[in-house]
Amino acid sequence: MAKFQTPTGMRDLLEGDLKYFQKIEKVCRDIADFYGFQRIETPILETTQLFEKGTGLTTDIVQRQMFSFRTRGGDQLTLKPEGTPGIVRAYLQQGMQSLPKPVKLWHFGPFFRYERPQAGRYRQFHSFGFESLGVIAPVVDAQIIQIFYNILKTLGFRNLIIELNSIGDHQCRPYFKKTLVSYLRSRRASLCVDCKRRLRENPLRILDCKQEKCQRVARASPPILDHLCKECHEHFKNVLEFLEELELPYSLNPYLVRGLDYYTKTVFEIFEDTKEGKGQGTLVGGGRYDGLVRMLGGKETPACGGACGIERVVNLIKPKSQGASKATGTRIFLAQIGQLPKRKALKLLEEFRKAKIKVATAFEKDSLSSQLKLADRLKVPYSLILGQKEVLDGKIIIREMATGKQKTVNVKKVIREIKKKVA
RNA sequence: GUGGUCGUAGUGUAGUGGUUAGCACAAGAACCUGUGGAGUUCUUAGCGGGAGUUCAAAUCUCCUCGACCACCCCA
Repeated sequence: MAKFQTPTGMRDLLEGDLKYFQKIEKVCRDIADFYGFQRIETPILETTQLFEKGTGLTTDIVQRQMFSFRTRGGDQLTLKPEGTPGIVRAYLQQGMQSLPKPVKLWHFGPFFRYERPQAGRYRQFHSFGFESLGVIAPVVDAQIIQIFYNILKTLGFRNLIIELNSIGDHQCRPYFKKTLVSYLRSRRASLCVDCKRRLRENPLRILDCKQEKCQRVARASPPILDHLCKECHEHFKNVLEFLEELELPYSLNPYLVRGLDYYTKTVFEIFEDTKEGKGQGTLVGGGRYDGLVRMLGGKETPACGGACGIERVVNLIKPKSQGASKATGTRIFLAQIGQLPKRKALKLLEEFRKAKIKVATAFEKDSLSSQLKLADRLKVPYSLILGQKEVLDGKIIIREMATGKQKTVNVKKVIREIKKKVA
């Protein structure tokens, strides 16, 4: 056991995982580019207050999941637990209000939440997300959903389910809340301990409690969709029409409320439909947050966005792509025998670099057999052998590893020769 | 924050109170600075940490750290 280990819930990412990260990033970049989204990277740290105001004091994230600390200078900072508040802060700080609307931004990076780790849940995790600020039109909601759907499809997901709901806005939600609370109060005895607490702090969340008895209560509760104001109702109806036009497989979930305070109107989640249900949890979560920009000190600015958990995506696509990614290794091994050939080989390697041909070497080894052993392990189809005799003659040996056939060629022509073979 | 399972070389594992803690793979070296896949020989490297019980602890007890899983929450 190593003396020092990664902190709880954090891990080293090695090539084996990183290659999936890079693949996902590339898919995001291409799709972002197509739909006209600009990349943004906000700092890993923000002032704690930003999340208290933005994410919301009543949320689990702010109440018990933030990595917060005080700097030497006395500032209260927090490792970002989610992306939206930082992006809205940047939107305001960088004067993006004066850009043509909508302002479309995307991100890809690390986030931190202090939680007990488990499958698909880490204390440092990564997400990519898309945000569209400045436009109230329902088509924006539909396009955001479509973008996530397209990315996941491109990455090979087949059984995606989009769940969505509308949780109203500042006009209708307070009324609905009242109705809901008075109903829930009447059924208080049948709720779990947590929900009794939620009744005071965040009654909407009782709707998606996983406890059997609470679900029974929730299923009989007044449906939120019946209590939307005209504007919210119309908005939601339009979103659904767009989704249908786009042929996106959505289903309504009247109990989907999500845990962040800033959401209004449309909320959605995307997950893969597995036999066991939602598997490692939500892949994508998001929604409209028309009040957030104002809450953080800007003008009334409608916005909509979402984020996707990269680790969860990687965990799911990894088994799917087993064996699919092999032929990326080096194709050529350059072996040398003796001091003079070693010097010449070192120089020849540079020629290959300029010709953009990957070549493996083992200059630290002297014996030819150990070099060829390595070449064999690397599964290169060809090895080049440069010895004393060849250097003096200005030649080099090309050995075909599978057959053991060799031919000696002029060293000046070897690059061209190899290019032909491995092209 | 709550509960469950589990920590033995780099990896995977054997080991039920007394073993020089074993095996496989991996890694390194030699046979072998002029030809690989194999073989042989050798080497490196381990009981997560700390207390306790005992003549004796990888093994029993407690604490702690970590991992995994579930709840919770969410990406």
